[in-house]
Amino acid sequence: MLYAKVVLGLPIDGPFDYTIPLDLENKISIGMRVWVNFRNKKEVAYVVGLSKKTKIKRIKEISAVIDTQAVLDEKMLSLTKRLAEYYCCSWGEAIEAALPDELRKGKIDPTPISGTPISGKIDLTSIIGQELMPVYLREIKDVWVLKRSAIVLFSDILEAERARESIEKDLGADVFLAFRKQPKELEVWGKIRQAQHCVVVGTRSSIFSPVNNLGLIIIDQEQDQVYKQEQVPHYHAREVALMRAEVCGSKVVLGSRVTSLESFYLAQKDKLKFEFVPPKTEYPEVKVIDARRLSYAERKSKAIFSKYLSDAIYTTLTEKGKVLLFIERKGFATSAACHNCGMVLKCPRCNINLVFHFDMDKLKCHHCNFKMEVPKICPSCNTGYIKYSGIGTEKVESELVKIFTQAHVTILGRENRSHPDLENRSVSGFTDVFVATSSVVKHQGLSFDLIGVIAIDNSLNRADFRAAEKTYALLMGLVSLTSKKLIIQSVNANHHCFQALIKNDPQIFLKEELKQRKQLSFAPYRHIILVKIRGKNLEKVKKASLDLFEKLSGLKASSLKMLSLNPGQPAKLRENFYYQVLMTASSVGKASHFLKLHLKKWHYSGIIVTVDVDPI
DNA sequence: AGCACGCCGACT
DNA sequence: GTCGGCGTGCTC
Repeated sequence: MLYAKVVLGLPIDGPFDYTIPLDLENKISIGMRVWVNFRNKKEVAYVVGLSKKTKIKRIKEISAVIDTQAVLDEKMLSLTKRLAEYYCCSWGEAIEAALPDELRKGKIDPTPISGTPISGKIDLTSIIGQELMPVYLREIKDVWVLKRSAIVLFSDILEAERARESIEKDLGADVFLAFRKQPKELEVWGKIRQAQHCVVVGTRSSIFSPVNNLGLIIIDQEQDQVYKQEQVPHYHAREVALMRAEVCGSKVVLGSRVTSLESFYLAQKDKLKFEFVPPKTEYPEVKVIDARRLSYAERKSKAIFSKYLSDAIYTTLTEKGKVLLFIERKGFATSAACHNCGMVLKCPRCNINLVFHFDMDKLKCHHCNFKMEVPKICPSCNTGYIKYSGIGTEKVESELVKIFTQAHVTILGRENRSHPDLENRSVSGFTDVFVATSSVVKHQGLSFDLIGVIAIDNSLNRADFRAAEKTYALLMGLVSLTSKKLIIQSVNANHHCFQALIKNDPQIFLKEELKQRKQLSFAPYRHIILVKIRGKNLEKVKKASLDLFEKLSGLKASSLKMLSLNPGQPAKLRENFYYQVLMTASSVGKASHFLKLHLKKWHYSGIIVTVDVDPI
């Protein structure tokens, strides 16, 4: 009798044994999907092993085989297993992260496979610069002539589409565009698998593309947060790329304007080498205005723009130049509060401040998209009216038209990425002042004569140890949009992130930041692990979190250090309350194993516990 | 995760 | 007496 060991896409580990009916014995092999009856439900399961014996007494039989050929080869199985061990999820969950939607639901894979493996050695390079595409093309060509495949990841679909065009033109061959939930996801998946070697361009999940003979993985703007998955399993495409490169023996190229601290750290340990691409355009003059040293008149007027900035805007406008004003918040105001009792309007589901949006005359939650009408009178004290404070893009716009009455102002968002005035820069456009959030950095080929950064301090002062790194990356993105002048208003004018920017020397930032991380024992020196506890009942969540924290703290685990128990951020999201246990680990492998082992012993009704390794 | 089994409080 | 609350444990 032959038994199959299978795993399922559920948060339970397994593997589970099933008997293989005689008539299926020569039709089942490792890496195939089968239908099983699990807990009286028909489920898709993945065969990860075959055995001649089993210890299970009340064993069930495999209901049917789905595939005629394995959907997961040996390398994919080993990659997903490593992913599960690292990110503290079940093997089945890791497998499902790597497969198209339809295959997870049991749809039959329409294409046969081919491919003979070739392998090479791992090689990790980080390329720093503004114009990275020529380097990517060179690298892709290098592996293409060796008849090996390349996976090229971009931070979003638009970027990937653009890149596909240039790679196809350069290579003279078809390039696949792959991303989750596209209409022909499965069809593309099948074609990729059929090709002896090919180039795949895509977003985060494309790191799992079933290419044969993988020779190269490129990750563009590797410091971008989008490469971290927000749902379980919380994998990071860069980390998976390194795992996959090790399994397949391929080269990894990380591209960015600024390296991530993780990559900089690897370079210091000689595990990564840098390559610099000289910029084509000139580096702009960077001026930081110390907001604490503004004149009395400037402070009293509570103006959004310092005199220095508004003078610069004025000059640029008279010279018919284009101005970009950057502000990290969308909408009109950051908070809406009662004039009388001071009560701040918050999202009933997420408990964070609601933001007033002028265009639709409504209050909106930036977390869950909840919208509501502005109450005429305060719902709390029934007397006061609602006033707005804080600034957002729309507030900046309204201030602008007040001061520069003749200027044409446009707010740039994700929605109007291809604004006519932006597309046709050679023709003198209509808009002279653009107001935008961080999404401008995603626009391509933009150029401004002046960029003003209005309120960067919130970004710098967030309760997040990566705040400085994220802010610096953002500002470097803005720098690439002008060759003339960048003005920053801040109360932290001496911050190393600004010093590096003024002197055009990223090392100033990276070295200081790395030093601070070392002092604090944060990433990349130690791994951060976040255990998130969520539930609908706040008291239960609190109680369970405290119990969990105490139990984990009481246990001895080498390499694991408990740091704190905090309300989640946000503390409430979509009707759920969050708490989180923060810890650091020197070895993720050991820590994940330890957590997996212990977390399943403790469960609380109405409470869901998830683990996020290396949170962003 | 999801579901069944099981042990204590309010009710026809 | 029993209906149903949710706490606990298992899924091959």
